[in-house]
Amino acid sequence: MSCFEIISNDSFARTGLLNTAHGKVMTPFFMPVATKGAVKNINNFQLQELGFDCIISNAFISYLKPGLSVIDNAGGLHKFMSWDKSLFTDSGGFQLILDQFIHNISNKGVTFKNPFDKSIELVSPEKAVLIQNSLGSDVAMCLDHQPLFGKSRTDYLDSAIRTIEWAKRCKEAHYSNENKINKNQLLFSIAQGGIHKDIRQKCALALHKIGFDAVALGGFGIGEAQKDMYSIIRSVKKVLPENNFTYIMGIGSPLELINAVSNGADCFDSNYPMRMARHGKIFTSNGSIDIGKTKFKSDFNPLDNNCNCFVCKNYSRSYLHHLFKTYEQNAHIFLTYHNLFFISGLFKNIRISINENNFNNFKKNFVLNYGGKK
RNA sequence: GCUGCGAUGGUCUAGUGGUUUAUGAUGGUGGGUUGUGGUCCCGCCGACCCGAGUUCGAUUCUCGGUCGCGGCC
Repeated sequence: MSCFEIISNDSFARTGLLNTAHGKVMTPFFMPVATKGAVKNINNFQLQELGFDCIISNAFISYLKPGLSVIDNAGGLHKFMSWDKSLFTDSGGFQLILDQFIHNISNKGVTFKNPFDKSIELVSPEKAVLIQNSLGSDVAMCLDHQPLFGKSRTDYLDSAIRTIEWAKRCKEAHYSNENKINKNQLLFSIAQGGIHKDIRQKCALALHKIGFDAVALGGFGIGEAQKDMYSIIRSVKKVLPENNFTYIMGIGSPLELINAVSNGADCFDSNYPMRMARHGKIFTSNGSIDIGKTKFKSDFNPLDNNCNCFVCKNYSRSYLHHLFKTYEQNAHIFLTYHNLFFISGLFKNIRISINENNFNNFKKNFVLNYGGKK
């Protein structure tokens, strides 16, 4: 039985339901990233109030700290972090491209530098899955290999082939493990291939034939042109069944999100909205603003006149500018809340407009008002 | 009143008798940030207190002035 059912189509965009062991999630949706078991500057109960029914944590980081035994004793990652809705875990494959982590990579797997104690640690595809089995997330992601942006076609081909080989091993490890604490844990694979359509398509098809609960797309948001991402999404979807749950990893910004939805994407995760909030870049219905700018020093309007979040109802740009410039912790808390309220509201409206067959109109107006590049 | 020390972007500073690119931080401004993390990263803007003297040439040395800080009467 498929974990995903489509409810309504509107051109390439669609709504649906993702079924996990911790409930159904309406698609398209965005997952805030809780790398270390917490989304920065906001708590789980606020996330639920905002309408986020699914978040993603990082298996590799959880494995390093606090370690699997602590999480086992807590009864799994859901209980440990007090989140009883749907939960993804990322394998840690994305850290491959980060200097702080990468040590060596071979067909065996990846050797990482432990950033906490500088020790060297091998994570094989099997181990990446077993860690996630122990954490008990609802969706485990295969270990994949992502080259840095701008590598040669050969590098993308090699990494796609390696990703497929690793995915096979991930699947075998996953289905032969009798001790999963979440018996209905899903396993998604990740198609690589950069902006090379043929590599992406072959990689996605190969993964689909191996058989996963979904084939996701990775390796975006690292420097490629936005239009390339959309065309890759479209071409990968051509070779996969219509009901493949289309998870675009690592995205992103309001415009990227809505444009990806219009190309058939169902799910996203990214640090972008939270990180932007920490750096003062605030999403509004009229585009993003930088609350640190002097022009907001005596601006007593809310962040966004069209926003009903508690921050916009209670605080002015002037006050938030002041908190931000004086490094008050509350600045990050308020700004994070607003950005996530914005993203949550965006997806609610996206789902409504698709169900009403009005998505293109909604998108046109949104993009027109939002303006800007991201 | 006498005397000592000081005066460099908006603010705090480094440094120098001479390639007309005078540091750095902060600030202002523009851009960036996307499956770890940080109040983060990149570009640009912005100054040698005033006057006289010495010198080929002074932000730099000398004298005077102004202002600031300290000491003494």
